[in-house]
Amino acid sequence: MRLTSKGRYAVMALVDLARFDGINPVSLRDISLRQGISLDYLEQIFSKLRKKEIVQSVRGTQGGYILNRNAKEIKLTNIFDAVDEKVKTVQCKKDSKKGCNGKSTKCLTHNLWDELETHINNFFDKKSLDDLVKENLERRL
Amino acid sequence: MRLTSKGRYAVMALVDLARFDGINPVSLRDISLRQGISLDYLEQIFSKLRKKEIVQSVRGTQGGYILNRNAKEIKLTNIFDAVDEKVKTVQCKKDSKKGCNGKSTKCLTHNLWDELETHINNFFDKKSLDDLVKENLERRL
DNA sequence: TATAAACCTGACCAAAATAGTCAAGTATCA
DNA sequence: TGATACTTGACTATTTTGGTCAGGTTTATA
Ligand code: FES
Ligand code: FES
Repeated sequence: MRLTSKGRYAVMALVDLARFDGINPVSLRDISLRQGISLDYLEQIFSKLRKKEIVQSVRGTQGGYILNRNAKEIKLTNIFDAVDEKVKTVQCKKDSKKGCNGKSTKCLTHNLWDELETHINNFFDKKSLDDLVKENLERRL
Repeated sequence: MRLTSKGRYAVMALVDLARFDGINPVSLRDISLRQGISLDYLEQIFSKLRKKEIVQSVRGTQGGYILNRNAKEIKLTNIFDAVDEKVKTVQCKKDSKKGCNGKSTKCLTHNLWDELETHINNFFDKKSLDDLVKENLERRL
């Protein structure tokens, strides 16, 4: 089980951005430089974040991105969802009644993976962007 | 974040095997047929499980595999470890002091991913093969 | 003792996912 | 009228995944 860079970068970039929340728009170029993420790749990521209304864009010189909602209301779940970083543990289609082996019953481990998925999602549901910014400030003291 | 088939199959096969624990060796061919997993692939997986002393092989006709330890003592962690299904959330090398961005400090989200990794591993540490077999029996009642 | 069942090993390979790059824009501020 | 920065879509190299294939060796049993 591994986390992909896309998800990791999305959160990283948003934490960076959130630190300037309410002060001024943050350009992707700045995030790119500070966090060491390719600018082109960031653009792809932010395109998705904008479509899911997590950020708002400000065009032109001195433009950039700002949060579209309160940092407290942006959960990791929302971010991951926006960039298609899905938690997928089962093999079968969830709504289907068929198992991953093609048989008519779910496989021996289906329930286990389902529990695991819930377990992981719990973590993402709890953490907000605001939490992350605060934890980060504490560390720097 | 997705679980790979290797890990999924390993657990699936072991649950199947564990149901016959103490009765007789279980051949990979049987597991293959019952669980719908390619025989050749199962052989790769069991080769690893044997090397990590999770199962024991019995060669020859009527042979197969048997558990090498009590099902209660085999945790998901051990299984995943054996087949190299690693939980990897951080990008950087864990022991290194450098961050994933090449800088000398850990990135903004390092701690978060570390927490996540612990969170997931907790799940794997708790579940034993015996738990899985029992849960499965209950479901069938 | 022949034969078939079953384990064992390593090489090989195709498809999918990942992690980007590249090119060609458009909008806006100073 | 630049320069800055967002916008979009296509394209691609690399890695990971999920296997297959070919050739063994071992051992019970008929
Ligand atoms: S994972 Fe759902 S049936 Fe196997
Ligand atoms: S994940 Fe460890 S420093 Fe970024």
